[in-house]
Amino acid sequence: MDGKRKADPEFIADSSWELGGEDVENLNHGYLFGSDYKESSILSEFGWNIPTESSGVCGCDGGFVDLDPIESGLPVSSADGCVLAGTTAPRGDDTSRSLEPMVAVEENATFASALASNPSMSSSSSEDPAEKSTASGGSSAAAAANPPADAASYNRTAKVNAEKRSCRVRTVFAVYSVVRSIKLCTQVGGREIRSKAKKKGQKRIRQPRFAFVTKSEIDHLEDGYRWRKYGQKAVKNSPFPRSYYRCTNSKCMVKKRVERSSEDPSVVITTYEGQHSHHSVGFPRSGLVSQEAAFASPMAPSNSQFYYPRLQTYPHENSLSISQLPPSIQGKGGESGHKGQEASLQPSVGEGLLGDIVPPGMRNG
DNA sequence: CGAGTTTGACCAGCGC
DNA sequence: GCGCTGGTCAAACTCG
Repeated sequence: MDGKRKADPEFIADSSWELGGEDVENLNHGYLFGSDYKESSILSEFGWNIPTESSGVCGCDGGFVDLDPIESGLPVSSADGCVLAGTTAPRGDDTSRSLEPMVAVEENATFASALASNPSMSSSSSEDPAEKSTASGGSSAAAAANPPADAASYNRTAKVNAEKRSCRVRTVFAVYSVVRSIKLCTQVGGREIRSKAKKKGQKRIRQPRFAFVTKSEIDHLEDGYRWRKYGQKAVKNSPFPRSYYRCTNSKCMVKKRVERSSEDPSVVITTYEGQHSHHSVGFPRSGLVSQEAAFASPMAPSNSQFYYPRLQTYPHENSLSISQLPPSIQGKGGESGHKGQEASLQPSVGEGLLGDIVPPGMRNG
């Protein structure tokens, strides 16, 4: 949910994540996967295997744009406690720019609280909700994203944009969110559960979540699956609504939320929940690392592969030296940034964006 | 006519 | 208990 939620003792207890003050501080700076952090081991616990010296994180070219949640205005805590921090790559070859790995931590209220404690994010606002606020979102981003005169027109515009410019998604980077609810996944499944969960006295069941921060003009990114929108809500302190989608496959209960960052409207936050139980409707992928096993079965993490999405680089004023990156990230990621960058940055037409970032196991194969 | 979207209502969880 | 917020439902609506 929001940052006000208490830390989840169960999560903390069950998790191997170190939630000490130092780590929280790191996260506050958008730097969870630091050189001292055992990112590989952490992610591997959930079936994500990060090579330490191959292609580098995300195969990024030339560094990252700082999408620190505090600085960029990314929500540090979504409604369900999914904490986001971001990293993208600055345009060009400037490897001196910042690189702050994006982080998505589900259900980690400790992090959420830590981040939410930042005045810039926790300050209350009297702004009207999205439906009522017309152009308050304003600024350059507003122009880029066609901020809603009303939610309906905004959504229609977004849809058209998505169809026309599916290949123009700019920056994608993913971090797997770790969830306590992974445990719950073994207990439930199917929409019957969802409806039952609504019954009085029963807690809402959550599926594993996978959050993406995407710098894109498109709201609803094409990912090879078909989605049906089932709700839209105004987001507090944000002029942009949050949309709720459900996989159209009746046997699949994957959901996703799409919302645009209020302070950086060029950034879209997509949160997937659950795992597809079927195959996608298309988008043969090139360059995809086979990883079905890795993500299709989070309860049985495999040693296999972690697909690093390619990042398009963008300039950003908040920069850190790439030398601050974990060695595994500095490696070929920055190296490749000087070679053939443009080519790697252009998604192939017809390839779903999320095909690059969503582990195949998440996709409806 | 079926599939998908919109939107107001409802419910649950949380903080005060 | 109350108010706030996120998440979901479901009827009405739109679109192809």
